[in-house]
Amino acid sequence: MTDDLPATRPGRWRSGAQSRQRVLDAARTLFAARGYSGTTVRAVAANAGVDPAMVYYFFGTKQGLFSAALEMSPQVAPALHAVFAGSLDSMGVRIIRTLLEAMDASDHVPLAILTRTAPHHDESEVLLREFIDRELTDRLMAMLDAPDAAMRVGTVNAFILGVAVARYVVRMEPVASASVDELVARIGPTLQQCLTGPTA
Amino acid sequence: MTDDLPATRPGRWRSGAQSRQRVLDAARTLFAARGYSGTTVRAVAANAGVDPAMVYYFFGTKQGLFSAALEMSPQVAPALHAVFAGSLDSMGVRIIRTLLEAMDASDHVPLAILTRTAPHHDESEVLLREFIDRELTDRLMAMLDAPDAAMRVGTVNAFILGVAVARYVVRMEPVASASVDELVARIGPTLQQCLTGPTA
DNA sequence: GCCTTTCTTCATCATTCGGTGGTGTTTTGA
DNA sequence: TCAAAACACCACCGAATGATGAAGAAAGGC
Repeated sequence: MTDDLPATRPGRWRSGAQSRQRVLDAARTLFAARGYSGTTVRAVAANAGVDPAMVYYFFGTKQGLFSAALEMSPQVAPALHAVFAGSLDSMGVRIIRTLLEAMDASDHVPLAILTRTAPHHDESEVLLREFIDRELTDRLMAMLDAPDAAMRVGTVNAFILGVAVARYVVRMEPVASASVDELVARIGPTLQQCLTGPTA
Repeated sequence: MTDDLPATRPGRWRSGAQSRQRVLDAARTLFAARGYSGTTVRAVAANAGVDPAMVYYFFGTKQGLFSAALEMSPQVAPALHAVFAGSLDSMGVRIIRTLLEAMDASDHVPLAILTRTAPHHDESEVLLREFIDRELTDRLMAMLDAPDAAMRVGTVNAFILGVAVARYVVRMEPVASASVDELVARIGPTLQQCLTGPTA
């Protein structure tokens, strides 16, 4: 699956960090597709073209692999930073556009992982919540100074969460196949209204 | 967990359909909490105070149990029916209010189940999509006759999906702890705008 | 009473899982 | 050149899983 790359050499051997990366990629794909307990270390190793023991060599335990796979893809943070660069009254469209473009570009795996079953009872959900809080909510609330800022941002969070789940996880039409531009045109103003509109 | 009910008699024996129901309840709880592969038949049986073999006796396989547990709770359908009873311009608040009240009242298990990992690759997501389509989307679209009805309804779907996930699955504040009334006041008008507002 | 059906338990199988240890092979660098 | 580190494979363990089959105990019909 993540195979067929030359692996630096036809035959064997090489790198190390390369195998590690292959394992990580396979893990992200499988965790996203099958959840935590539905994903076996053996399957990850097989999809990475690697011995199962290597997974433990690199990540210690299955939980360690999961944590490593959960690390947000590097391009997310800078993209998010751009969201807050502009003015407040175009924040709505910028939020939804950044979200969609970032997730369309990447394999939008992190969210898919995060919305699925995690190790203990729902650690991933905690992680998701913390991520959204840390990266989005706090900064958004800082820009609003309305007394109901928390509720406004909460509504926005719920909305973009729904869009993300609808488009990437549940694949609910027509949101799943709509173009980024159309979704931005649709949802951006609504988000904006949630943020800065009159008390709904 | 689902124990301590007299089970018809202090000691043992009796019923049949009763055991079946206990198994179903335990299954719903566990599938919701731990996902499909994270839930073992043994754990379901234990929580139901029943021998593991009973589960197979009643439902054949783990997959059969899952399917049975997925049957929508009976109160959802009539509640949804009420949504479409009123006028179009108060549809937004009715949708969100019905959703919240229904899920607050029940154990809001179905959604939790449906957003989690399912047997094969993502059967539950298909089920969720089909359910929303069948129960909500089609009827909503029938009431709108705008050319962009599909997109409007899609946006509404994404929004309520996000609210449900935020409140019941991810438990993201402040949506998770807000009162129904506040959420309705917040989100209802926004939904309404998605439905019948000017072309956003 | 008895015999059938329904419900329940127990013992068990084959498989698979997460995880470990040992050993071999390649690479590094002194 | 050579030893230590890093990487890779294999065999294997104990535990848990999904599932089966046989047999026992209550309920119901006759």
